[in-house]
Amino acid sequence: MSRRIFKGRQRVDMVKITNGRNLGVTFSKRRAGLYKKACELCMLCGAEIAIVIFSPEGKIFSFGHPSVETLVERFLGRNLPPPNNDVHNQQIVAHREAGIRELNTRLMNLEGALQMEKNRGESLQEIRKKADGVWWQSPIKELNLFHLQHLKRALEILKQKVVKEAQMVNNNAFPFQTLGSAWSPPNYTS
Amino acid sequence: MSRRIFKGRQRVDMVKITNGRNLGVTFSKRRAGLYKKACELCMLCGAEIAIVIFSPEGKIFSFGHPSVETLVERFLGRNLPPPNNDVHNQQIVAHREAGIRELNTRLMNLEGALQMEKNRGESLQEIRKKADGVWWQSPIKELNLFHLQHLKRALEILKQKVVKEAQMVNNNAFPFQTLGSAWSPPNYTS
DNA sequence: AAGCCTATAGTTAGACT
DNA sequence: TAGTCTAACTATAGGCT
Repeated sequence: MSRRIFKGRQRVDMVKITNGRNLGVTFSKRRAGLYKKACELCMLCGAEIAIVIFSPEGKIFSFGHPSVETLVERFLGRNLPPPNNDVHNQQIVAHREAGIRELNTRLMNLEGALQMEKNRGESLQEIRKKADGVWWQSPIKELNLFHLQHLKRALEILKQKVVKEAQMVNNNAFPFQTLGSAWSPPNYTS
Repeated sequence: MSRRIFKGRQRVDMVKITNGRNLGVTFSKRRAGLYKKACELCMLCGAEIAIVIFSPEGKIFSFGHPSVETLVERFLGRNLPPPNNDVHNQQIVAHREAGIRELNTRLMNLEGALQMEKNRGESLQEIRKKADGVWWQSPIKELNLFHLQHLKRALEILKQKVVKEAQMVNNNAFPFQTLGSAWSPPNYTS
């Protein structure tokens, strides 16, 4: 029915958009793709990323490592992490003076990736018996980036198995903070 | 030298990461790709997206449509837009009660895409004489999604020409709010 | 509505400039 | 530092279930 407008498998015959179900599906698929890209950027480069998405239907979604709130607060220049407060403030002032917004740094290098792998491992605790390997139970904090890359790859391979298992154990096997729609029952988790 | 770890042109021989120049280049490239994906999601689905990235080197980057600040404020539940305040508050309460964070809606449908195209057009004002068409000078607010998609496509086609021209006229031809590194001269723009 | 499949377009690491 | 190129790989719309 609908044809794509963008370059994701773009066809020349892009015409009408059903604007209904297909657009919603596209939104979901592309949102997942965006999260994955952000995840990869975190893992690969040790970056910290927060994403907030407001859909036209009035739903809010977010992605965050370590968390949206943490990064947003840092972006807004509040609640700086204890270490390097001076450097942080300098950068914040600089960024604010640049006329846009505040800035911050952490020079954590691989801390993000480490924590990410750690979180992923922890979120899989309940189902790791399903996995036949124990490589990811090793002391993750002691691994370097090189090892983490192999770990990541192995985790990717395991991912498909894990996702389905996780759905029966934990409602959120994704190691990142991802918020779904708020139209879900308000008192569902609280 | 280095080999990739992820699936972006993944090779089996993924080994050492130089962790130096190559990782920085990868970060830049993938960050641009993430922005592009976010841009496409905005354009295609009328979503509003804010992205904040902290690099390990202590640089902050951001992407936002309409702006990071606007979306962050809304995400945090403050500074709600005038219309639909009641609905907004209801959603915010619901999302907060959901145990994670606040929520908001706008049901703006195509407002985002409209504004985006409008901004793009405005940001190109100084160089539109270079373009041989006038299609994008039409009253954008009156176009519907279908027309906007064609407009978008035409803009994409024009993009390559425009970017290089824009670099000589305006330092920011990107219609979205994108912040570079704060390590650029602090008093550069202010 | 969510998952799988597939053809195809888009993305990207490394090399080069 | 930044742009181009390209092989090889990923992302994804539509179709199906």
